[in-house]
Parts: sequence; structure tokens; C-alpha cells
Amino acid sequence: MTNKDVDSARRGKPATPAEFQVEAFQKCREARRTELMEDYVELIDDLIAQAGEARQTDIARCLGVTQPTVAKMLKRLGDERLVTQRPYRGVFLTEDGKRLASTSRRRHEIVEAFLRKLGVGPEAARNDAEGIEHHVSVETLTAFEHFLRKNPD
Amino acid sequence: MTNKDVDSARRGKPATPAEFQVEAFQKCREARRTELMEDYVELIDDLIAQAGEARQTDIARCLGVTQPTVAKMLKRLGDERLVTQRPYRGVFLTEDGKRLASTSRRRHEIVEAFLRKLGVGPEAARNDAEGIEHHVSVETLTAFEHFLRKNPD
DNA sequence: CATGAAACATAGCCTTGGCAATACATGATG
DNA sequence: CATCATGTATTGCCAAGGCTATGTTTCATG
Ligand SMILES: [Mn+2]
Ligand SMILES: [Mn+2]
Ligand SMILES: [Mn+2]
Ligand SMILES: [Mn+2]
Repeated sequence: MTNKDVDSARRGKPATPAEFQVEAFQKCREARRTELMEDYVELIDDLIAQAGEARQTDIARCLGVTQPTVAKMLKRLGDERLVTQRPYRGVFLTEDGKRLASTSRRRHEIVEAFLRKLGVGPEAARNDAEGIEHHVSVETLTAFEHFLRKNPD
Repeated sequence: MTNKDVDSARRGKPATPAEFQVEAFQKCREARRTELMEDYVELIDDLIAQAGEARQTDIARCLGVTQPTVAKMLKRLGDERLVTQRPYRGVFLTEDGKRLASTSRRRHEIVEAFLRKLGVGPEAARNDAEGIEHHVSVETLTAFEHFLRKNPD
């Protein structure tokens, strides 16, 4: 549905308060489209840093999914020019992939540190941050950082 | 993949730090499965409260999706015994639906109020809360509430 | 250097959540 | 009361993201 369609659909009806949410729901759907890609590049970057390489089976084990699921996703990430693969040699990040991994991890770390600072336990903070990170705008991230600076250890 | 499979796949390999994330990713996928249902029942509840009824077209307009998309989702929500429909009369929540709407809205409101209190602007807070709410555990929600009480207006 | 285990690839299936197009039902209104 | 705008239902399409089952390739190692 285009914005024009939305507008014309709205003609004649007063904007109900609930209607203000449209943009929020749209941003949410956009986040859903990209969050898996972010998790993948971040994880691949972690694995390369920790183990020297990122294999499909390692990625699958970390994510808790099967290897064919990973294989299909890696194809998508390859289409998006975020990763390259050398069979039996591992998965590698392109420059774009490294950039996305870096910004994603930074955001992820801030979110998790923020939750910890707020008093959330390590397991819940880890679990919640994994989902929350993808829905945090720059403005909110800045607020989190500000809170962290204002409450040093 | 069963947990047993995961375990046996891990045999012989030292648990890398990245592996601790498995549970977080699993919880994330679970949240993705239910977040749309939560948004629907909450929105239906809002519309009934504000306009006296919740029509497919209203729901579609608020969500920014098309009417067939809403129709299909309502069928799912009906299967899950969360809503009932009377054609040309609107959508109604079952008792289960009302319960889910109520807990979802409470959580949603706390998340949004928390972001506002943290200094996030109204638009960003509204947009981010729409996504974040589905990934907030009870523990984190409690921490948010605690922060709100500790920082009254 | 043969061979078997592990890694990888591929095919086929499923559900979810989108879309457009179209058909049908209802109710407001002239 | 006939008509038509609106609301609803249905169909067919698509992409994403899961799965199992099965084939193929590599590589360690006996
Ligand atoms: Mn992450
Ligand atoms: Mn994540
Ligand atoms: Mn909500
Ligand atoms: Mn939401």
C-alpha cells in the first residue's frame, strides 16, 4: 500500500489516536527484515576474532539452527555483498559486512551494558539485548550512552 | 534441531564464548513468532475503546497494511481463540484476547514511558517502544518500572 | 593412498506475513 | 426500493526463514 493510498483511505475519517502508530509499525517491519542479517555479520565477525574462522556449522551451532538454514542465509548475505565464502575455508566479511558488523556490535554492546547498569541480571540482559538492539534508534542509543556515562561503575 | 543434536554436535569442541548466545537467539525467534499477535490484540482493544468497534479496514489503516493481510491474520487469531468476528459488525476479543491485550499494553506503556523518562523524544520513543516491547523480559520490565518510580516527574 | 567423518550443497516441504486482483455482501441514500 | 460505495472474503502470488533428507566434497588419518 502506498502512502497515497493510505491518505485516500483516510479521507473522510477523523484520524483516531491509534492511527499515529502507522509509522512505528512500518519501522518495526523494516527492522524485522534486517535484524537477522545484523546478527549474522556480528556473529561471523565474533567467530573470526575468536576462532580465526567462521564455518557454517559453527554459525549454526551458535544460532541454534541447522546448517541448511545457515547455508541459505549466507547465500542471501552474499547477494547483498556482505559476505564471501570459500568452501571448506570459511565465511568472510566484505568491507560492507565489516562495517555493518562493527556498528551492530557497538549498538548491541551499548544496549546490553545499559541493561546491566540498570540492574538487570546478566542472563536476562544478554537475552533481551539480542532482540532489543534491532529496535533502538540512534536517539535512544544516545540516551543509553548518556545514562552509562552519567552512572559510572 | 533438538537439544540433544546440539549437544552431540558440540561434543569434542570447546564451547566458544559466542556459543552462549544460543538461548538468546532462540528467545528472539520465539518473540518474533508472537509479536504480531500482541500488536493486533492491543490495537483491536484500543480501537474498540476509542471508536466502539474494530473493523478490518481500520486495523489495516492503523498498521499500514492491506485488508487481506488483516483478514488472514484475524483467521490465525481466531484459530488461537484470541478474537471472534461478526462480519460487517467488527472484530471482538475473547477473554484470552483481552488478557493478552491487557498485559501487552501494560508492558508497552511502561517501555514507552521509560524511554520518555530517559530523555528520548516522543516520536522516537513511540517508534522504538513498538519494537522493543516484544523483547523485554519480566526482569527488565521490573527494572524499567523501578527506574520510573525512582525518577518521578 | 583409501576411506570415513565432517563440512558443505541442494532439493523439497512448511509457516508466516506481505501483496494485488477480484468477487460478494451490506447498508446508506437518493 | 434500487443503486452504489464500502466492508469483507477469497484466490493466487511472493519472499523470508525454518525444517528433513540426501548427495557431494574435503581432509585427516590409519
Ligand atoms: Mn547482536
Ligand atoms: Mn540480535
Ligand atoms: Mn504494542
Ligand atoms: Mn509492538
